[in-house]
Parts: sequence; C-alpha cells; structure tokens
Amino acid sequence: MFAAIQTFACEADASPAPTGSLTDLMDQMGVRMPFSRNEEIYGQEEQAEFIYRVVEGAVRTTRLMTDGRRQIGDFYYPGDTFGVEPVSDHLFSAEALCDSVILVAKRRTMRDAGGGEMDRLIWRAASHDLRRAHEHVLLLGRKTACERVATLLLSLSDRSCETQVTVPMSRLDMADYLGLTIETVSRMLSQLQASAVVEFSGLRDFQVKNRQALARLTQ
Amino acid sequence: MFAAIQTFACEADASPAPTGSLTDLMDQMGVRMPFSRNEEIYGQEEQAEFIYRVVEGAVRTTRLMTDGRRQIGDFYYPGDTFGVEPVSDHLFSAEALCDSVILVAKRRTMRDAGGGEMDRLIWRAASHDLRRAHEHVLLLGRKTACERVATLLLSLSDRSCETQVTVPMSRLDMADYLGLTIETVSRMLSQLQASAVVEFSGLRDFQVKNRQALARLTQ
DNA sequence: CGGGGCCTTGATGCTGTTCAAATAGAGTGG
DNA sequence: CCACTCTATTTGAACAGCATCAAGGCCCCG
Repeated sequence: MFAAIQTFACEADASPAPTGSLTDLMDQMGVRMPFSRNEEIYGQEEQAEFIYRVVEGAVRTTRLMTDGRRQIGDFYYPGDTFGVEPVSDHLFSAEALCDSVILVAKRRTMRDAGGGEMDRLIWRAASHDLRRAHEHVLLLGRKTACERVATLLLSLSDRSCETQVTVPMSRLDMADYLGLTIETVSRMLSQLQASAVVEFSGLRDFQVKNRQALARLTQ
Repeated sequence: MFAAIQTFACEADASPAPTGSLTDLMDQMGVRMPFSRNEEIYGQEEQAEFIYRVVEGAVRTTRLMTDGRRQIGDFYYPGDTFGVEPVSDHLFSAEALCDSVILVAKRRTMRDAGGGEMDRLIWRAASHDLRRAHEHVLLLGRKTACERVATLLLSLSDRSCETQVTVPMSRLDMADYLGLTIETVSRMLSQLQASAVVEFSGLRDFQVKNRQALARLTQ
C-alpha cells in the first residue's frame, strides 16, 4: 500500500519548499498521525484550529453539495502544507488519498512558541493555494475535457523525478478535480494514449511520450 | 515581515471591510487614479509592486488564453482591495468595469511607513480572494448554467442595500466569469424572469421577486 | 431618424453526460 | 497458485445541455 507513496516522498521539490526552520518548528510542535485511505483528516465546516503537512502519502480537499455532487479543491503531496483556510471554519474537508502520515500542529501553540515562523508558514501555504485556485478556475471555466486531463497529467509529470509517473488518485478523484465524469476522463486518457502523447503501463502508471504535444494540449 | 498576520490568521472575519486605520494608511500613501471603462489597471505578468482599492466604480480581473478564450477571476467593488497576488507577478490583469477611481499605493512604501498595517491589509485581501476562488471553483466545476447565473444574481443582490439591484457588468463579463457564453447567460436570465424569481426593469437593473427560490437555485 | 453596440431569441450541432454492459485488477480464501 | 468476488475502469450508444451560428430587437446617442 505504501509502495506508491515512496515515489512521491522524494518529490517534494515542486511544493512550496519548506525551509529548515519551518520544518523544524512543525516537527517540534506537531504530532505525526497516520490516516488510512479515504479517512477524513478534517471536515467541512469544522473549526480551523490546526495546520497540517503531508509527510507520506497524499491528500485531497473536497467539497460536497447537498445532492452529492463533489468538487475536489486540490491535491497535496509530501512537503505540502494544507488546511490553511483563511477564515475560522473550513469550506472544504480533507481526506487521505491513500494511507498517509500527516504532521498536525495546533496553530495557537505554534504561534506562541515560534515567533513569526507560524505566520510565514501560513502565508506561504495560503499564497500557494491562491495561485493554484486561480489556475484551477481557468481550467474549469475555459478548458476542454482533453486540455483538463492533459493539464493534470503534465502537473503530475512535473512533480515526478522519474520518467515513470505514478497517478496517486482514482479516476473519480481526477474527474471531481477536473469537473468531469469518470467516463470522460477515461476516454481522454485513452485518446492521449492513442495519439502517442502518453503511455500507460498500468492503471496508475504512465510515461510521457511526447512532452511538447502534452504541453501544447494544456494550452 | 508578516508578523502582523497573526491577528488575522485566526480571525473569523475575512470581509474586505476596511477598518479606519487601514483606510487611513492607504489614503495617506496612495494616489487616487481615474480609469475609464475597460481601461487596464495592471497587466497579466506585470510585476506586482502595487496594491489597489476601488474607491468608485468596479473592477474585473481577467486572464486571456493564447487563442482568445477569456476567464474572469473576480469582480471588485468600492471598498475592496485587489492586486494582492501572492507571488511576484500577476496571473490575471485588472480592468475597470466602468469609469472608476482606484486608490493605488506602492507596497514597499506602505510597508516601510505603516509597520504591520500593510501585512494585515494584504493578508485580509488574500484571504478574501482565496475564499472567493474556492467558491468559484465549485461554481465552475459542478454547477449548472442556471445555478451559476442564480449564484451571481444572489451575490449581487446581497451586496446591494436597495431592493432594486444594478448589474455593473455586461453579459460578456458575466459569461466569462461563469464559464458560459453570452447566449446561455441571456437565456438563463430570461428563464429566471419567466419563473418569477427575478424581474428585470432594464438590461442592468433587476429586483429579486422570490429570494427563497433564488437561494435554492444556487444550491 | 438612423447607426452601432449590446442583448435576446431561434435553429442546429457538438461536447460531455448518462445509462448500460463488458473487461481488467485487486483482494480473499481454498 | 488458482478460482472467485468485488470494485475500478473502459467502452459503446443514446441523450442533454450548452455552444455556435444566424437573425432580429432594443436602446443609447448623435
């Protein structure tokens, strides 16, 4: 189960690089908690009194509408800080994408102990979230299904240091992030493979065969 | 640098409502500049060295794709602070929706002069942007055309203190914000009017006739 | 009164959804 | 290791919602 996690654990470079001191502060004050696949880390409308960092595994933030429609806000990987909602309670819930280890720290405790470190950490994470959200808005508002899927694959590929890229989420997670259905995601993946842009060796592993074409498709 | 953030990091209220002191600081340091309808306030990929506040009029932030597709990030109204991109350069450009007056201040100057005020101001604005962006992601990813239009009308109505609400943007602006076309926006408006949820007295003025129904439609 | 921009409405088409079924993988116990 | 089951994924066919294309109407402003 943790096989795929290993791959991602060494690829924290694309994330908002934690400086030594920030890591140290959270390491000191925080608690490492294990979460199993699909387990909730925090809930929608829960108080936002903690701050979280992925140590191993991966996380999604999701929002459910009353009738069951689901939107994924973002994915987080080892080294990424999340749960930095700007206001008192969470709009999205957070769940483990696979078995994961999460570093959890109380905001208040850390603030009292760490001087300005905590504020810098929150600012950094919120900035990252805002930029990603802006990209996400463009993707959902104006990109075609094929462009959306290509964008996700490229970003996964950019995170990875291997040529072989592992997809850490299910088709349903991809669909709910991209504002599509699983069927459409599946079709687009088949299409990208048929046109020799990527090649899947398993359901969750692919290689980029034509990076230029993939990049062009993301618009 | 962001020492002052701490006051706000755990604060419930991320509303853009300027406190007296913030207004004073920007008023002191900033310059009031007039912009005419559709005039650019700052450009995509420009350095983000200023901070802006709407004094009169309204502003949209937009992003253009290479082939001309356009996505509007958000709308800003009097009292709102904008241009608070988290990183060095802007992802979106900002333009005046109508003839407007914008208070412009140099971040560096204000930071040197204002102690922590500047950081609080930026944090507050960025928090607001992040929350709005999250709502926008849900709207674009999972809402139907009708729900999207209803959501916009309700938010316009909530901003307004009058029963008669003015729509400050064109149909094209609405469409590019909602990820739709002008035709679809127009059809949904007609539909909402036909079902007696709202009533337009002119192209840019309406009244909410059935607020409960409108709210239900926004999901 | 006339021109031009913006908006609405209608007809048609395409992209992505829905519904349905087949296939592939992963997990389990013999 | 294999058979079995359950779930995830793919594929196909029909459909729906929104886009596109094309007129026509409204309104502002000279």
